[in-house]
Amino acid sequence: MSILSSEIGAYAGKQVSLHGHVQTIRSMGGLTFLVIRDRAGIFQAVVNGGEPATLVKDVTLEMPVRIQGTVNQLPKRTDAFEIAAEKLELLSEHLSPPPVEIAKSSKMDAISLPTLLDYRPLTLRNEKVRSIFKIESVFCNAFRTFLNKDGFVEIHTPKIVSTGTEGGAQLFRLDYFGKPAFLAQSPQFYKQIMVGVFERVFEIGPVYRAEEHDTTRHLNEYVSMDLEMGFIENEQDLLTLQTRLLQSMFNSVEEFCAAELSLHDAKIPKFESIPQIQYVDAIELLLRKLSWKNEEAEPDLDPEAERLLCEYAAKEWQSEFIYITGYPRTVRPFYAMPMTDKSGKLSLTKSFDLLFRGVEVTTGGQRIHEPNMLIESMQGRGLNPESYLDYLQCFRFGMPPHGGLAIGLERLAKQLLGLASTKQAALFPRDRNRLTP
RNA sequence: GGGAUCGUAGCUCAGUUGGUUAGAGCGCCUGCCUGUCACGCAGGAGGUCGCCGGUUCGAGCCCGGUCGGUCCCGCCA
Repeated sequence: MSILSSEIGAYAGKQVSLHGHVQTIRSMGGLTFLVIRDRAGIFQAVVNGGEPATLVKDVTLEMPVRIQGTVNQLPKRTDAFEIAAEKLELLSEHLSPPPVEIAKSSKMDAISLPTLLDYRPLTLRNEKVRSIFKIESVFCNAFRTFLNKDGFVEIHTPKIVSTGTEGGAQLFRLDYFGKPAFLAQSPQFYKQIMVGVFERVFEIGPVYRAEEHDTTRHLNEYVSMDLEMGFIENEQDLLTLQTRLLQSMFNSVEEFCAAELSLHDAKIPKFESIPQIQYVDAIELLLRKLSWKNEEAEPDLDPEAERLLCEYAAKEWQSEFIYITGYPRTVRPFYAMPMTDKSGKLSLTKSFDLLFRGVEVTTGGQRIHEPNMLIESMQGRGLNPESYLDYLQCFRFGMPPHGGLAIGLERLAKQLLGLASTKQAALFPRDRNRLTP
């Protein structure tokens, strides 16, 4: 009978079989204790004589083993159980010892980021490192479940594309059977096209940015949680939706990842609504009240500004989130729906960013759905509509008022768990200097 | 692309004013240990001090170059 570590208490006095990786070996002469990790947790096995005692000398840390024996209560404790090994099976040949200690999370926390990533196949096994990805899995599940219930259809758009989306971000070039091609920096055009098909769509997938940034916030490949919906009134519909969506995602993590959260001393943010501030008001607030150091003639929000705004939101509104709305057209892509400023000029956009604990985690907004306005917007930026004909098709045949947003999964996890770097929240991060493992 | 900073054992680090054989903790190996859970005790292995050159009687340490990393900014999620 093969069972999991979590079930061991129900089998006191019975013969069972368990398997897992050896995480700790404590040898006491004739008596050896093994702490073994399976997919449900850990359990202790005690080897006391017999054939297992001979075999246990060849056990190394992280070796996969199968153990058969009797479940016993630990001496002096009624709440804990161990398995007395009667049969020990080494499921691997002799192994070399691991280069870093992975059983203790305190040791793992001390390891430098390059080492942590160089030995990723090993370090991912540490419970604290692993927990990051359990939480991301629950985030994705909750994102899916919430949107599915709300009438969204999950889609998968191509990652090999012929043209870029926004012009700004750099693209990775590919050789596609002799033709130039690129890795998609965003599913933007395709998810908009699919609004004409399903009205509401979402996608969780990788996006690629060939920018040579090297910071704790950036990855050159990251997971984007995208959604796009039709027949909206304005961008406020998206803000409301995302607020509910995030509540649902955080509630799920709280429900299913209590142990993982406590490893990181992380607290789930609680909120009923998320405060909003207009971009121009944010700039004014920063310059007048928040002692923001900025010498630009036309200041733009930088990471320092984002931190200051979040500190302000926490103090004034008791919110760990803040929506920045009404970004100028100059800092938004051509497809962002224009909006009038205080002087009546169409200089702003119905777009927004969401800041969470000092870092931008979401960008979104209403899009232009009228073909002529879209073409004018392209031309206003020196883009040639001829090279966007496939995208423009859907507008020529009719698109509803629509909009969407994209959440950066790794950044969301980083901010929730208080990780030092976004790279820790990617299984095998790709950055300026790293293409392996 | 701009700036700052760091390279010493498998990992994390110390290394005095330039001085003889470069250290610590953890890990690893050997031995002892029958209730450990950061097990304990005794012993041991492990280093081209990133690399190249220079100054010096003498360089881990000073100087120049080079390679690699980390962080910040720009840009973005």
